[in-house]
This record gives sequence, C-alpha cells and structure tokens, in this order.
Amino acid sequence: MKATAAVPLDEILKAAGEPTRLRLLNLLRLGSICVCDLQAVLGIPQPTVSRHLAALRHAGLVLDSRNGTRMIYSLAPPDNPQIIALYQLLAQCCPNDEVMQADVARLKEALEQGSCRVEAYGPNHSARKEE
Amino acid sequence: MKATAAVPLDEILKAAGEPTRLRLLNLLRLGSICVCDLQAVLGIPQPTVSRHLAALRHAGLVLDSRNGTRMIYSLAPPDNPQIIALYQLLAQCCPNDEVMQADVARLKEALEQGSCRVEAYGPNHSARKEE
DNA sequence: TGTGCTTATGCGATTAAGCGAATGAAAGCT
DNA sequence: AGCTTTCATTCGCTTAATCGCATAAGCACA
Repeated sequence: MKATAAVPLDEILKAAGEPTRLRLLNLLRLGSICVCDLQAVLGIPQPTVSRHLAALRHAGLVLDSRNGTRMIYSLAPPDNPQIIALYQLLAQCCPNDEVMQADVARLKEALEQGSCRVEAYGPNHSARKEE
Repeated sequence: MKATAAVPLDEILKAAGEPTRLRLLNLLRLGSICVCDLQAVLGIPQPTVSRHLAALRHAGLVLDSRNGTRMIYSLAPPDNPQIIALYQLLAQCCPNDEVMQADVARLKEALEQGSCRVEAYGPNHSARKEE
C-alpha cells in the first residue's frame, strides 16, 4: 500500500514549474474546485485547464473525484516530504504574487455569488489517486 | 539595489525541475565548486554542465565567480522567500535520493584525494550575480 | 433514447528544451 | 607570442511541451 508512488522530485518541480499550473495549485489551496470553476477563474480554454490538471495529477500533486458530471480537483494530501515541502513553498510564495492574488479574488467573488462551489477539506473526503 | 531581480516562481521551479540541475544544486549545497569538479562528479560532458549552470544562474539560483581559469559556482544567498523555501525543499528531499547520495559520496571522495576543492561558505565571499 | 452539461482526448502546428560535436574566449605559464 | 587549461557558446538535430480547435466520452435527466 504505497502512498503516491514516489514521484521523483524533478518531476514534481517540473509539474509545478509552469505559470498556469502554479495558478491552479494556488487556487486548490483554498479547497476542492471543479474544472469549470477553475476555467472561469483563470479565463483560459477548458481543454487547457484539463490538460494542466492531468499533468498535476500525474505528478501526484492533485487528486480528482467525480461528483455527477463534474470532476472535483483537490490538492494531494501531504503524505510525503516532497509534497509537504512544496506546499510550504507555495504557502510562502503565492500570497506575494499579483496574478494569484487576483485569481483568489475572482474565486471568492464567484463564491459569494454562488456561481461556484468550493468544498473545504474534511474527513469524509474520498478522492481517487493517480490515473 | 534590488536582490535577485525577482525571478518569477514558475521560472525558479522550472529551473530546478530537471534531473541534472537538481544534482548540481544538491552538490552546491556543500559549498562552492568549480565546473570541472562538478563535471567529474556527475560524469557528464562539460558543455552540458556549463549550460545547466547557466540556466540556474538565469533563474537566480546560483552565482559564479572567477578564480584564475576556473569558474567557481555557489548557491545564491537565501535573500528572498522563494529561494529560502526552495532550499528548505532541497534540504528535506535530496538526502533521500539515491543518485544524489552517490554524487555527494563521489564529491567527498575527490575531496579527500585532493583532486578537487570545495570552498565552504564564508564572509569574504565575493561573487557576481546574474549574467 | 435523446439532449444538454461537463470533462477528457486527438490532432496539427508552433515553440521550447536538451544534447553532441565543434568552436571561441579567458586566464595563467613559459 | 605560443601553449595549456578551463569554461562558455554556437550549430544542427532530436525530442518534448504547449496551445487551439474539434471531437469524443461520461453523467444526469426527461
């Protein structure tokens, strides 16, 4: 029963080392979000969002779970040193980034309007890993 | 007098998200090392080492200084949150990597034989930044 | 089954990354 | 100056990454 299949550190950093994927990771720090909401916040085509999310999933950085027709994405649980350290890095650096600040602002605005739904993390959070 | 010219986080992660560059960063955690010694430890062609070091330098992750015919590379000083967080990540993850363990072992072996020279960090450490 | 909504994937084109081999460039030594 | 050592850069090539567009696949509901 292995954890996240031990993704090499260079692959983790490569997955995170892309502007759009960093924005996705930053948004997912707030909770689980579906693809269409992520697309709306980022303002980029849906296939692009989906592909970047797939890249993050292959690197073991996010998990997905289906809710009806929607795929809910969330950050992978910090169950190994690499993920833990990366999340610390995100927590320290993302709040200083203007683009990410704007993303969070748009997400919260959509939240108040009820046009999207961010599920906060909880104990009963079943999500499949990898592939 | 700005620090490291504020390299975006995604560029920093992209620079670090490559196997050879990660090995270079890990070795430089031990001190400043010249190109030829890095080449010997990694066992890869010299132009390849030089190119990867240039990529790390453009990302603000390493500094270089000339000593005679040799270029001495060293980790950039942790003068901003991004660099600090990255170094924490390296410190937590690199010791668990077998390849990097072997690199360090080879470097220390070369050190004992006197065939290379690692300069530990000190106060009188002048190195030029960027370009 | 058919329709609509949401997400994933295939395809083609563009761009970027990486490497090997050769060449340049800089410094020290005789 | 000539030679050696050390390092950077160029060229050509191969491979990988990214994107836009179109299309397929999965689910819900009538």
